[in-house]
Amino acid sequence: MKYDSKMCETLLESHGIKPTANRILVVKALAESLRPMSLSELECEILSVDKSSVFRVLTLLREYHLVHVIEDGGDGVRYELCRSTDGHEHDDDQHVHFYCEECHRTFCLTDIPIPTINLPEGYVLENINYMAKGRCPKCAHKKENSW
Amino acid sequence: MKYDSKMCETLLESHGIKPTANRILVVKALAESLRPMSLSELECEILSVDKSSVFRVLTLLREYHLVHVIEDGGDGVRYELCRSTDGHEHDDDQHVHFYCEECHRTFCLTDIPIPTINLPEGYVLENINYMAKGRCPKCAHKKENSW
DNA sequence: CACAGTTTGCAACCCAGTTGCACGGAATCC
DNA sequence: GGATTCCGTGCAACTGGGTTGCAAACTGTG
Repeated sequence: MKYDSKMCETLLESHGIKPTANRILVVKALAESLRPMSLSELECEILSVDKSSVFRVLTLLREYHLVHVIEDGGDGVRYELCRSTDGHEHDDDQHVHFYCEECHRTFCLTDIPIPTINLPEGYVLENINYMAKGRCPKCAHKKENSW
Repeated sequence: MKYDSKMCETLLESHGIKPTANRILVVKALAESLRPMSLSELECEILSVDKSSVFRVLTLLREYHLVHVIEDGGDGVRYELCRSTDGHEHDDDQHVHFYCEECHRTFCLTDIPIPTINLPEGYVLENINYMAKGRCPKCAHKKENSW
């Protein structure tokens, strides 16, 4: 998918957010990334913007359900653009993620839906985090060869 | 399940760990807890032991596969006693966890196994973290009444 | 008892995430 | 158009969980 600044701008507006320069940059970075990004990854990606500003933009985007967070198994949380039908409270596009313990990247397995379970009586489900961990194709391959 | 100090001691020994006072306390706390505990929860539970000591005990227990960690969706990681057949590299007892966004506690749904998926070509699976989030029976009930 | 190795508590450190604050630019109101 | 308010931003400082360094206490072995 190709994203230019203009598209990010309208995306923001369609969610009722004023499209400032920083916000567009953050959305663009997220949109162009194939993988969910951590705060620090975003910081590195957009050096022109201060860490705290990136943080505040992300918080804002979360409030307006334009991004959601997932926990990579590693250190912190990662942010992912909601690609679902816009503006919904809950994201329909929940899918399985894969965390590579070698290169510490998180992949979206977009076409694998999260298998559901039957919760015991009384529990109210909000959302599910399904994180598979191991080695991504590239790292698994590398290892194989180095042995 | 009832756990006294003696049992914890033998549990440690059976894993090849010298059973010191602190270690027994930590294992006991974990064993008695119905839920996986965070480092800080353990700190509060065992006030007599220093934070860093708890931390070191936990690291040790992890090395010897007596406890494993899971990510609650919240702030950090939680520690859970491995109840699987002892000493295995990988825990057979992986089950679904439920994180209550109200009271921030993590529950083990011990009798719900993690549903498996078919990973795309090339990915090497190590383990899976299945975390359902929402409200636990108690909190869901509370909310219901307050409305 | 002396000695080497291990375990522990304390204090200091680290660092990602977060907040306070004051400047600067945009929107709003005479 | 110019004053005023509001909002977004960068900087610096703070926070708190996790981690490490170090020296004291403790263990056990000859």
